[in-house]
Amino acid sequence: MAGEFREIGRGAQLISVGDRPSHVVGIVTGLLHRFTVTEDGERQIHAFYLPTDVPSADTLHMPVMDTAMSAAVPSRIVLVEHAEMLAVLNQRPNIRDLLWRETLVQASMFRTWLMRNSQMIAEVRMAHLFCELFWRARAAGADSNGSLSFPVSREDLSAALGMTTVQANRTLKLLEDTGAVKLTHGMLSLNDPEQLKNFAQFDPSYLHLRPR
Amino acid sequence: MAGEFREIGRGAQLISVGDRPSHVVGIVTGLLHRFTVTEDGERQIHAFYLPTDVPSADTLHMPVMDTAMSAAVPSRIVLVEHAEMLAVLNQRPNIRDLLWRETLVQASMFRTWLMRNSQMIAEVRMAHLFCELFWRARAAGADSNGSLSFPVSREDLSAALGMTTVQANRTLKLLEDTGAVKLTHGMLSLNDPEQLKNFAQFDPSYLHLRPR
DNA sequence: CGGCCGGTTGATAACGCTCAAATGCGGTGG
DNA sequence: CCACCGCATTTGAGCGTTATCAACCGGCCG
Repeated sequence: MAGEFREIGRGAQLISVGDRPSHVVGIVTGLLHRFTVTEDGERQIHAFYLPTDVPSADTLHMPVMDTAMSAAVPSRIVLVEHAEMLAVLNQRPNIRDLLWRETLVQASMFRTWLMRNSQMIAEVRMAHLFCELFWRARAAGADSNGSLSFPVSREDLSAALGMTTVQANRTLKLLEDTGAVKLTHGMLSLNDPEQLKNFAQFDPSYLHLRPR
Repeated sequence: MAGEFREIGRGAQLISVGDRPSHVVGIVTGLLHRFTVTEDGERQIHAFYLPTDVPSADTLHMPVMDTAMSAAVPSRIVLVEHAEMLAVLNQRPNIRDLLWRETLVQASMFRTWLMRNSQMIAEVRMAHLFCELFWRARAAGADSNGSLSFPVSREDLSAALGMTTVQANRTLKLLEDTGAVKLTHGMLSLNDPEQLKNFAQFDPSYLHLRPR
C-alpha cells in the first residue's frame, strides 16, 4: 500500500466541515485534533490524535465530514487514497475488521469524553484527560518514564475539556501545585500515573488496549 | 437471517459493563438507552435508541462492553447471533458496509453530544436534543405532525444532558412556557420544528440522514 | 384510603464564566 | 546581543448559571 507522506505546519487545517476527502489520513509525528465550531464561535475538540493513530478512517464510508481536523504543531502525516485503501481492505478481511474495530474504539472514546465533560468537575476532568493521553502514549511506546509529547496551547486544552482558558489555566495550576503533573514546553509529565489514575477515576478499559 | 424477538420490561438492563454479548440487538418498539455510571454514582446517558436503530452492532468487533444498555419503557427487541450476523455480512458486503456506516453515524452522534453538553447552555442544550430526536424519528417515519414517542423520566433527561433533575425540570418548564415544546405522557411535541431548530442551533448534517 | 415514587418548587452555595488588566516569553530587527 | 513587539499565559474581581439540600405536591397502585 503506497502512501504519500506530507509535512504540515502548525495550525494547518487538514480537513474542513463539509469536505469530501479522497484520502485516509494517518499520523506519523506531531499532534492532530478533530473539532467543531459552534454558531457563536465556541470550539469543541473531540479527539487528540497521537502518532500511529488513524484519525480519518471514517471517511471511507461517510463521505461528508461533519468535523474538521487540524495540526496543533508541525506534523508529519501519511495519505492513502480511498480506492487503494478499499482494495487492500477487500483483499485482507482481517485488516478491514481491525480498522472497523479501530473506528469503534474511537467511538468509545467519544462516549468517555461526553461522560467526562458532563459529569466531572474541572480538576478531575483534566486529570482524566491526562491519564487517557498517557495510557495511549504508553501503549504506542511513545512515553518515557511518565512523560509524553503533548504540545497544546491553553486554548486547545480548554476547548477539549469544555471550559474557558481561564479555568483551564487555573485547574492546571492546581494540579501542578500538588506535584501530580507538569505541562511545559509541550511535554506532559505524570509524577505517579497510578496515583493520578486513582484521583481521576480513570478506568482504561474504554481504550480497549490490547494486552502486549 | 433469523432473529429472536423478545419483550423486555421497563428499566430492564439488557447489557452491563463488562459483558461479552453473543448477540446483536435491534429495537422494534420502545426506547433503549446506553449509559455508564461514574464512581460516585452519576449516570451519563450516551444515546437514545429509537425503533429501527441497531444499538449494539459494535459488539461484533469489540467483544467487551464498556457501557450498559437499558430499556426506558417496556420494549420489543430483536436478537441476532454474532455468528449468524457475521455470515450474512460476509455474503453481502454492501450490507456490511451499511452497518459499518451505521456505527460511524453513531460515533458522529456521540461527538455532537459531547459538543452539546460541553458548549451549550441548559435551554439550548435541551432544545438541541429534542431536535435530534425529532429529526431522527421523522426520518424513520415515527413522527406525526411534530410529535414523537419519548417516554423518559426527568432523571433520564438530566442524565443525558449532563445536568441535575432540578435543572432539567426548570429548563423544560422554560421551554414549555414559551410554547415551543411539550413533553407529557411520554410524548414529545414540537410546536414549530424549524423555529426550534433555529433556537437550538441545530444542524442535522451530523445525523447523515439519507435523502428520501 | 394510604403509601410511594416521580415531579415540582424554594433557598442557598459553589463552581466556573466574564471582563479586564498585567505579566512573561519567543521572535524579529536594530 | 539587546530592545522591542506581539501573542499566549497568568492573575484579579465580580457575576451568573447550575448544583445542592430540603420540603412539598400529586398521581398511581395496592
